[in-house]
Amino acid sequence: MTSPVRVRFAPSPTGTLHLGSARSALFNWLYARHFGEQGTYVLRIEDTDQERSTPENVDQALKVFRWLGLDWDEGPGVGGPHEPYFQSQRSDAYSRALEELFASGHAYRAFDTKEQLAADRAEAEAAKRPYVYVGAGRDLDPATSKARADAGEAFSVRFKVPTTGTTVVHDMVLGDTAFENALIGDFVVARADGSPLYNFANVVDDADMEITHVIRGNDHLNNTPKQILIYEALGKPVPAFAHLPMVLGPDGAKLSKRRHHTSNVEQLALAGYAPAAVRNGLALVGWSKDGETEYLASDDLIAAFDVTRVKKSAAQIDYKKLEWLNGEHLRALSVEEWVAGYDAWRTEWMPADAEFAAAADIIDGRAAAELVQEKVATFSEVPAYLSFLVEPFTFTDDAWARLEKTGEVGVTVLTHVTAALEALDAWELDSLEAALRGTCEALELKPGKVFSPIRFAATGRTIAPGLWESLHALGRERSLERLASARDRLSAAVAASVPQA
RNA sequence: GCUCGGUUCGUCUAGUGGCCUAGGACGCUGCCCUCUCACGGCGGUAACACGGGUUCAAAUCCCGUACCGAGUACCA
Repeated sequence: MTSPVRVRFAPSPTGTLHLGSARSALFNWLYARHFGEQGTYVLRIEDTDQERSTPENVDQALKVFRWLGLDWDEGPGVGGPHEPYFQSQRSDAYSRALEELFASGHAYRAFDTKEQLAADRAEAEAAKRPYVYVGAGRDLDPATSKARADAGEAFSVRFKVPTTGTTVVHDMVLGDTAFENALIGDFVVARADGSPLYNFANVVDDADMEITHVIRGNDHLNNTPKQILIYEALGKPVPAFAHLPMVLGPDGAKLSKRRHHTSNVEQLALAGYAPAAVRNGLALVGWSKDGETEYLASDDLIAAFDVTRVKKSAAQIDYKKLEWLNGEHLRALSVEEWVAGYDAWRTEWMPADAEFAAAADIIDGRAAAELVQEKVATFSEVPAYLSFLVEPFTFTDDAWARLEKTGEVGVTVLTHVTAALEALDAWELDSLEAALRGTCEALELKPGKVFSPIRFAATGRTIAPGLWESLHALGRERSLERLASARDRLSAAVAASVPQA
């Protein structure tokens, strides 16, 4: 029997979910799900920054996690045995832990001034020596320390780091990394009012929640020895660590909202990506199943995921590949699934642009699926394909120019096809196709010569769904009307151009 | 500055001493299929950062250099 695995993701709800953070969340989730019943994924909110951790931001963050499909077993909304899951409500736990540290002699009050600290640091840097905090109050006896604090002297609480030996981080990704204790320096764990700092709060939370595997970004590696020291001081088991390589933007720079349009998960949702595809794509940044498999349905992803296979080096996110992968997922969906995804996108995420929305909503999801499922890579591409159905009918400049170019031939084709279609008993896909192909034969023209003018005339676009599908969606009346009026307009244009030629 | 980590095609990656004249994928691109678009098929393009070792044999192990990144807060 395997021992239970408990992992967590602890975002600070500052509004958006960065793709790098999303991948961290995903890897934690995959790790837990890989172990099935034995795995627990905890979501904890680090909302100590009161300014930015508004209820709206928290809701927004949770909405994004739900969209991505990273369901949590314990955390906001679902509760769990280690409540509360909001850092802002856990101050009791921190003060208890802090008292323990004081009692065991692992923490002390440091009465340094900021000026003194800054000067020390500057001096070390000037001398090209590593800066290590040397605590003046390190060996102050507790009574004196307490007296000075009671007298109102400013202080911070520091952790007493061993001055000898090394602390080694056993990492599932990086292997072992040793840190000299003497170079760590006594770091601050809490402010005078008892409010904890990140390294301390994090360890207390993870220990309380019995987290067994800490999977997080590489940017935390340097914090890890400090955290290990805290675990040990608290007498808690040290979890296993896995530090993930950084995720960079396509230009090799850090991901930023400004430079990268889809640098956060909301933007992907807005653009009409499928959650399963995003999970697949994100998983492939820094990890691979075997170097061959690109498309991984969720079950396969969960089954194949192995944190020890993640790479050590940073990766740039490849948006082109993500888009391609999304197209693969969208095409692999059943019609029902595609419609569900499209409907979800339209109601939850579609941009509030009137023209765009009009095209998106012109027909129901099922009809849209038949027209464009095989053509689009993201849901946001759908409206452009459907815009030909929107009234009033208009030509794009390009489409009219291309139609005009077909000249006499175009007129002949349109005249002929209009008659052929008018004669049709049933306006169905197969009868439409037969009539259109019949036109080719009757006129002894290649399909390309025949279908192009019809497409331009009926849709007013150069890019559209399949021809018979388009005419079918348009309906008999509108199709014939558009064909006839385009024929008239075209023949007028041809007549006008002849004298000049 | 210091500490730590990293370095295979443009990008994501496979690769743990011989199977590698380095494989797959995206991208770009030629041809084919084809009613546009998309899909699909067959090709092409292009990489082991550099320099030293170790070894019969190195992308793989060791050392150095270069470059990139993270951390270096009473931020997280």
